[in-house]
Amino acid sequence: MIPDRPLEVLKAIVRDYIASKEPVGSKSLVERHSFGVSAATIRNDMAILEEEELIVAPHTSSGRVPTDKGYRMFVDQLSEVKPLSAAEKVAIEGFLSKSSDLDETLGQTVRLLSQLTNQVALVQYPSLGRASVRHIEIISIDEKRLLLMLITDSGRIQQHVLEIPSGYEAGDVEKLRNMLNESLTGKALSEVSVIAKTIAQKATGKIKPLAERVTPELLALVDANSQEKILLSGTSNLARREDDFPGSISPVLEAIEEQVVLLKLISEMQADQHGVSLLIGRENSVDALSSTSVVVSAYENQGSEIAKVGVIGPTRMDYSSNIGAVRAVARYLTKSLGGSQ
Amino acid sequence: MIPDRPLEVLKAIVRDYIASKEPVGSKSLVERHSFGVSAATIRNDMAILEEEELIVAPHTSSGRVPTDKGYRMFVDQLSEVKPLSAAEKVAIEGFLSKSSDLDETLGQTVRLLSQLTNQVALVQYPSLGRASVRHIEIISIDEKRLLLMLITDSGRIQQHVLEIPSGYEAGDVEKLRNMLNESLTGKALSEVSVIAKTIAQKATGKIKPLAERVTPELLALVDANSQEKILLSGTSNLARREDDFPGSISPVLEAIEEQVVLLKLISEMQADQHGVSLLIGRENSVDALSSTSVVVSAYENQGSEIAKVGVIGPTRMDYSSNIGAVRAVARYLTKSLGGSQ
DNA sequence: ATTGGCACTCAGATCCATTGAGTGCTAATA
DNA sequence: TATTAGCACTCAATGGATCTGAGTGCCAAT
Repeated sequence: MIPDRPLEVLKAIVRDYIASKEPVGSKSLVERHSFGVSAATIRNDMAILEEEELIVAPHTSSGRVPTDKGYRMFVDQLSEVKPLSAAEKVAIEGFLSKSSDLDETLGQTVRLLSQLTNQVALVQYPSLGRASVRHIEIISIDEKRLLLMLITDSGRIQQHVLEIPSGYEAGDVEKLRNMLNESLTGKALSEVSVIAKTIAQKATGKIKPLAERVTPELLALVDANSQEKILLSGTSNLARREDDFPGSISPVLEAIEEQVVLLKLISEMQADQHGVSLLIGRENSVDALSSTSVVVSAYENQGSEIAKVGVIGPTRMDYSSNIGAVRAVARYLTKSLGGSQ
Repeated sequence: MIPDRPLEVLKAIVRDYIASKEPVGSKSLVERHSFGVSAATIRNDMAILEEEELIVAPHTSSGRVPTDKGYRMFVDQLSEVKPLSAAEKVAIEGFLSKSSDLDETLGQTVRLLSQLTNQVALVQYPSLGRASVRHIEIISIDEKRLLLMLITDSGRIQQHVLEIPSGYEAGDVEKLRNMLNESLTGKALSEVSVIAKTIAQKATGKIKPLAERVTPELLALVDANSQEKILLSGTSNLARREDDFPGSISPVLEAIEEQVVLLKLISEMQADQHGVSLLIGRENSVDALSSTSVVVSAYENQGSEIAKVGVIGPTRMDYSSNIGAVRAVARYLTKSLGGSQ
């Protein structure tokens, strides 16, 4: 639909604009790239691009700036993303090779990604839709308090301290634990709710009130677990890009701190040909984020749980290298968490 | 040293400047406050204050602005801090009354405080200097992985997943757990290092290599535990105060994200007469934070562990209400964590 | 289809005059 | 001695007015 050279011109405009932050004009374009044609010709091409709303002129006679649609076309044309430098690869390997639990790994990942891209990085905790119970542990902390733990087969650990009436002994607690484990181990989280209730009913004697105290907390754990969560890092990177945002950055920061909104946003995103999915500018529905782009990729935990990891930054970002970094980190993360090998 | 009325003038200047963000002049002062003297007299007083470097004029003929020293005198003179509104008290009670574990409580606290003050709130995890081991738990997650947990008598829970060679059975693990608990329960964290080594030596047969694998990880847990940590909330509140910062806020945000620096800063602060301690502007040694003030108060966990909670914001902040909020939150936190009853 | 040429546009820089809040100083006053 | 009124002075901020130059759109020529 759009001829060849104009497309090249668009790419050049995007690249130059990303690099310089200045609207780019026909003259500087022919100077910096060898199109083999004159500025006037480029101007004709730019007229086409403007017609298609891929670029706009901030004011009547000034260089052009890519629109969201222009960026979109640019990234869709992107045949290959910038590969990571050797140093970056080393950094990733170094960071993620250590085996540790999910919390630590995700924490490290998000910090790594924000350093790699100089953007705000985010990682979503895996959803527990398909996870099942591996083990339930109850530990007496002291006379009046129990530590209740839920470990899923995906290695996720959730814990909660609850208070109980005193008067129970270690044996009682152990009995309850065994009951819970016998009925619940291996069961999907979604089944826990139903089963746990029958346990509370089956329990007898001294154990019954204890079971009635503990099972609701267990359900709360499951619930808290399926409640999605996001980890953020590198907020100051956004502030550094301050003047890529009209007015003030503060609404942008607020929107990003608003987990619910972010979660909704990224969970609706589907991977494209690069295994990466992105929303550019107003393509996302959050008003405060209308001048940001979101780049995410999916990663796997234990081959079953899927969640997203990515970055968010000004629309005027280096898509190529950010896509590369996000994709790489998602892959390493999957590997490190024992996704599909 | 400084006469009475000039002092009152200083207070008025600070208050007006905080409210208006405009340098305040002699005329507007007599208008807004009833000093019973003329503007000229106020000017004389202001000359004294300027002499003492409590206020400065941004440019030759303009109103005056408090210096760090001026703010300092102001807060030192502060006889009573603004009490919280009833609504705020309700909010605090509501947030903190729920019994839950340390992580949750601190997370809620820091969010609460940032909402209360509209500043960036921070809370330091309690240091484990005097804490001791309440319980050590080892749970088999699967054939090759153990979950190692350390619970301190202050209710703090630390966990780590580690990989082991396969071939161990539940009984082996349990044996090791009992060994560890027998020798370590009740011991101070600082002693763990020495004792754990002897355990690894005493272990025999099949258990020995297991013990040798686990004890270093246990030490790492103790270590990670004593490594201090800070929770932040409400970063966007800082961005909203954007133009209270010369140049850009981004270095400020960066400095705040730098946990180590922040930790050093707040751990050096000692409580003053209000039970609250504050650093104003350049009183703190971090360059990027030269136009911010830090307000912290200490709280207690289990009557023994002491850590800090507070806010950080522009020097031009409402000290009175921030001090009030920080103090109140610290008290409620202590109460909720079962500090000194 | 491409190009050189040219008139035109307009944001941004520069300069200048004006304004007004605020000052410091002095001389008068209580 | 402390206070005050009066006054000349300062200077950031404001608001034109003007200038400049990068960049455009269009047209006639190739």
